[in-house]
Amino acid sequence: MSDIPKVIDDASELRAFMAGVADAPFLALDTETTGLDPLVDKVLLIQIGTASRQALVDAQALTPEELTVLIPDEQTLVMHNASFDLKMLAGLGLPIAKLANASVVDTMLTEQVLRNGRQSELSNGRVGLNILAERYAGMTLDKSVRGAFTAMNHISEMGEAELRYAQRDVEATWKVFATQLPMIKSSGLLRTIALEGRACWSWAEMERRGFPIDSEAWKALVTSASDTRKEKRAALDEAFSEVAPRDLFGQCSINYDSDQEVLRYLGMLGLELQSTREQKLKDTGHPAALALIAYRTYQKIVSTYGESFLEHVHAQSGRLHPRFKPIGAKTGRASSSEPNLQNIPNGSEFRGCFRPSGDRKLVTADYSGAELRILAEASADPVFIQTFCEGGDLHSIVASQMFQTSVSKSENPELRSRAKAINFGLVYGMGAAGLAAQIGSSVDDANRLLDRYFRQYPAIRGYLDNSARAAIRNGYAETLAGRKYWFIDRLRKGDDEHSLARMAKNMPIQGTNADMAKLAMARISRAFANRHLDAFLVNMVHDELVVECAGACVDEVREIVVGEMRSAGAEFVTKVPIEVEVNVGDYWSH
DNA sequence: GAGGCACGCGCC
DNA sequence: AAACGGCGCGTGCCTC
Repeated sequence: MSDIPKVIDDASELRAFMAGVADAPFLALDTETTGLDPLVDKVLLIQIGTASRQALVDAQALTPEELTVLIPDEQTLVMHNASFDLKMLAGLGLPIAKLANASVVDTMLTEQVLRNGRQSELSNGRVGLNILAERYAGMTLDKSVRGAFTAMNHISEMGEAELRYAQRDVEATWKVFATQLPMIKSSGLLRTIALEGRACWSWAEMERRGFPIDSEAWKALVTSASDTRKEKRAALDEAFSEVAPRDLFGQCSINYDSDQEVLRYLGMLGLELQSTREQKLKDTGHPAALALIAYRTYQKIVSTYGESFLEHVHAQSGRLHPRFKPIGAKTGRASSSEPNLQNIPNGSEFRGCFRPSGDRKLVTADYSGAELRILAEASADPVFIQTFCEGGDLHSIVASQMFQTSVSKSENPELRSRAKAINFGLVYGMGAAGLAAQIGSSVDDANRLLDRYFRQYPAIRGYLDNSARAAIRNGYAETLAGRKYWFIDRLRKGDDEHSLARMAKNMPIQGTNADMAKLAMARISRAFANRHLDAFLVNMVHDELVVECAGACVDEVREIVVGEMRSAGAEFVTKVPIEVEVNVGDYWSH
């Protein structure tokens, strides 16, 4: 395309263009914005089209209603990093119901799914549009042009270079997907890629809407932790007093945050350790080691969850707008950053600081025992299946069968906790040494326990061993939805085979959990939009979804969330019921 | 002073 | 030495 397409600034012209491309199997869409923040930055240009025909649309010249024609009812929209464009379009005012129901495919996520784990031979795992355009379409995209947009207020400031850049972006996106399409079909990854596309709107909404936080309450917790840290540090100084160096004022000058230093001074106290991790410190039982553990608890709070955490509060919304990576982990799990909302301390007051204003509510729902239900499904173990179908307590049942005595949460709880440690550990591919550390037994005893466990549940052993063998044989592990994680590169690189076997056992379970949670998110967001509810997702923590809604619709919201989470789980797990625990409150809690 | 790595630890 | 899967972040510490 050598000619510069003219910019469309008229609704009828846009409708005419869309009619002209109505028979294309899919349309690529891209936006040029003044920045990355949908609450602050503006959409300058929206590009849409195919490999041969592209339109550049002045986003400011048309009303949101006029722009809705960009989202076709029948055609799939292909975007690179779709959640970004979707949140910017939502910020521009395009109707939520329209955006939520768009058929979306994301070329970036598609690339991640297609290559998951075998990236190293090409581009080192990078999935930028410029990389894919080069690889799949032989196109060179000059990303340096993009910087120019940040300084602009209006499309009229765009010169020929910028317009050409914008045009080539959408053309490249279309061509990239055209190349990916046959790979999707032949790889058996259609279901996974469709799932990722469906969830894009949910990620967009979570990032744009943000998670409500009571900053003052948070600060109070940090201040309190900071005071306690000071006390714990004084106790530490006391415990190290015989060996501590002193500064000019007689103050102890050990840096307790330096593992090197701590190990050195512990050695002077007669404790020769190789590591300062909590379990090792605890094992010594030494007062100095225990004092260090106490200090670390508060140091962690003040550093990771301290004042710097609140720097992420948005000046305009007063809320946290994290970045979600839909495929943050090779298993298929998502991740969150800036800030990470998936590692907020639980069982403390911190979660209580996340509260919406007014009479709005948070609906918190989590899959209960999802990974063990997935293990039951995948292994088809009869005892696991029967227990979950009858609503029994799996850990107690397993313990009573292993130890030939009656076990419940109140009867022989120590046997139940041993069974629980094994049940959960197996999901991680745990061995005897790990179990021994977990339950505080000898490795021999742990071995005997595992033997007994596997004799009782041969289907579990068979399934896990087969997962590991299949991964070595096929070069990949896969979830119940067919999401794959290739081990080729790691095998070639000479990674430890036992480590690979553990990953191969864990990935199908952890990944299936991620698959069902993502499907639930996608369905929940659409249900809210279609019923025009004042409700939206605000966080997801792997097997837990958090929704904010108006108090008036909280009952309907709860029903949708629970219903969609259950039915999404049932798409993958059919032999046992998938159960959801839900809590409604003024703040985030289980 | 920036960048990268290891460690330790918060979550599931 | 550890021996349990997946993340992101703060800190120390090293290199450039």
